[in-house]
Amino acid sequence: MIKAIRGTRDLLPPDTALWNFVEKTVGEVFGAYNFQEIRTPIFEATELFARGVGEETDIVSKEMFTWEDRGRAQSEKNQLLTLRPENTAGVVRAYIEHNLQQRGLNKLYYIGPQFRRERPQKGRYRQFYQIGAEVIGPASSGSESPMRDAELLEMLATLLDRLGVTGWTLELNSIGCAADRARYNEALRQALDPVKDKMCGDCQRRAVTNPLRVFDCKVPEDQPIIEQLPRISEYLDEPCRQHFGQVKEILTSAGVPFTLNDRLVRGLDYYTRTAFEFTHGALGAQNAILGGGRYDGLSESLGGPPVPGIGFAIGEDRLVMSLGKTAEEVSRKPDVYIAPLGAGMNKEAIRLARELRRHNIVAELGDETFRLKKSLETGSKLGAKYALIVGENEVSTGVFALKNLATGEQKSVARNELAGAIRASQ
RNA sequence: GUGGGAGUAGCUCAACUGGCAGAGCACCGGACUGUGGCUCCGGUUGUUGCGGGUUCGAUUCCCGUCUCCCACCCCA
Repeated sequence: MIKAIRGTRDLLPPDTALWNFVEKTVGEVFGAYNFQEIRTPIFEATELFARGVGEETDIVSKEMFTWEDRGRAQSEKNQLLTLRPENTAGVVRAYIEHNLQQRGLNKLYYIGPQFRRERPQKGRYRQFYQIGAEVIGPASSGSESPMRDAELLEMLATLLDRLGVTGWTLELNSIGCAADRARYNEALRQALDPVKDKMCGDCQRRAVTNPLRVFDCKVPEDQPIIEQLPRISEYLDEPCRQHFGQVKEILTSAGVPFTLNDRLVRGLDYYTRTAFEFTHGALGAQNAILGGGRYDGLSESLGGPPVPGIGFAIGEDRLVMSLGKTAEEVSRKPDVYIAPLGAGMNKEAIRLARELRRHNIVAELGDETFRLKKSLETGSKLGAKYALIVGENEVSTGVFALKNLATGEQKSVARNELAGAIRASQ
């Protein structure tokens, strides 16, 4: 048997109803903040991610699905292509390519699959889905304003509430601009140098390669040492400090609760200033529902104009897991099960189904070879509200038997009143 | 990439130290020709993840492999 390959999975009904519920709500909520959808290709030039996400990140250095194109044209020959591991680089590439800066401030969102070659576990798949949004534009359009950071975070809080996700936590930090991080990295290295020998193996490696990651360490023995390390908040320059201060102020006045976490660092190279994560307890070790932050230098590093931006990505698989609702609650059941009774009734039944469906009634259609008993049973199992009996008596008189499958009550309804009778109960 | 656990019917799970693969639920048919949910009877439940090995005999023991789950790394 051919099976879905490692780290990929089929989403089947009724679960797909949950995904549709999430995506529909996302469209409504983001739409209210004047975000518009963008769709970028599923694969891009490998170079885009190497330059955008960062050559040294785990994503680029060991998790990408990359292959060499076999095109014969000179322009395609030996071109390295990669299934997108995230979508921000693609959005910024499209922004640059189509000169979207001419449109002022862009507020874009996307929903789609991403690919990373990691070992699968709870909340982690090789093909996974992200819902993301980006606010990007020239500084004169207000893209750099702390208002954008706060608005984005407030929108996320609203979305989670609308979806019925309870018990989330917003963790907030500022990781400063590039110069701040360079000074901070240096300070961390110096602070770690005398103590790193007492730390775990991972930390000893991080202390040299990427000191910021030391803060991810979960080894209990290392925590007292980590507590003593200098904090990024002490290394922010004045503009960054003020920017972060305003983000916090606006957020507070908007009534969005948050927790400061100066150990929160983002893993992709392009992040600057505001960094955040929404976490949820029901997710196991992969407890981040979504993460994001500012990326004021990303466009330039991809050869584009200097356009500040901020964005986030939601792990849709994880979001669906943390949903309080069940698939049953968000599924639409048939309003009516149409039961043709006896030879020749199929033709009548499909005409009735067509009329009712045009009234936005969900109708399931039986078959004339079914006995009435089987039809009623089938309708019940499907969760239909009514059974509509289509027999010779009904067709000849134009008055149909409409049975409420929950109560057993049955009444006679004229053909032109059927839609009204069925919809009355919706 | 590393470590641990698990794979038996559509689902949840049994099967002593190696001895005829089972139960519940679900599904299909009948009792019951135009009125369901209850009851009774009957039926399929199946390459025991896959491939090898040991054995008279393997779901069971051994080796390999695949997948899933949990954790690490890292991220959403």
